[in-house]
Amino acid sequence: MKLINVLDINKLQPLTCDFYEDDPKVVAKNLLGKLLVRNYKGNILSGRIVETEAYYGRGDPASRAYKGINKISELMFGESGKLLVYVVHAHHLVNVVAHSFNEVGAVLIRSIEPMQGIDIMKINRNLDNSLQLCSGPGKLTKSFGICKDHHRLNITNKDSEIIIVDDNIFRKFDIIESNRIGVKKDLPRRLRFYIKDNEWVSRK
DNA sequence: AGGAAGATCTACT
DNA sequence: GTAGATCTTCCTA
Repeated sequence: MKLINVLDINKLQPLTCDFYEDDPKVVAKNLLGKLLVRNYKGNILSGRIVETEAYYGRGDPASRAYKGINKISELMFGESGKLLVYVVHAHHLVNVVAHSFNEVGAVLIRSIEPMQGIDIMKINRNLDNSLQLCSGPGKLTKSFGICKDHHRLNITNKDSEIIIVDDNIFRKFDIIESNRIGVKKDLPRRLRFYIKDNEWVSRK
């Protein structure tokens, strides 16, 4: 399951707007297996997305958009394919705005299997265990150096510091669905998704 | 102006 | 399994 090859940043094509213009649950599942690629001070950090959660709008009590538009949720009402970064308990969390036309929603990236730039991630986390480097939403933003500076960033733009790409290596894997983690009021739906048997998820 | 909440993490028992 | 750290935003006064 390890991927050793080195990415050529110039050949990478980010996922387009169309990819994100769908039901958040669909996008959350489709993001599994894709690569998050970060240009970090000239170095490439990358890893495979292995765990995500879908969030909706007014009907979703766990969502930042539940009570309508505010400083954090406003992006969820707008254009898909932008990063939504906000802080909870002093940790940065990163989402991608994703919803069908005129809808509201986003996908939280919860865990990543680190691939490239692991040494830099270890420095950022002050941690040597690569299994725990990105196994949680607050951990992966620290590993990748993602912060409020990236709020509103359009990740469908080829020149963005952060993009998500399909490297066409993972084609088949089973997806486990569960309830979302850490939310006070969840919906009676399974909106957390992760790759079965993957060692880098935040929990099984 | 103050306080509570929150899509978390770590260290402890 | 529980507690404490931590910080931005929002609500109430």
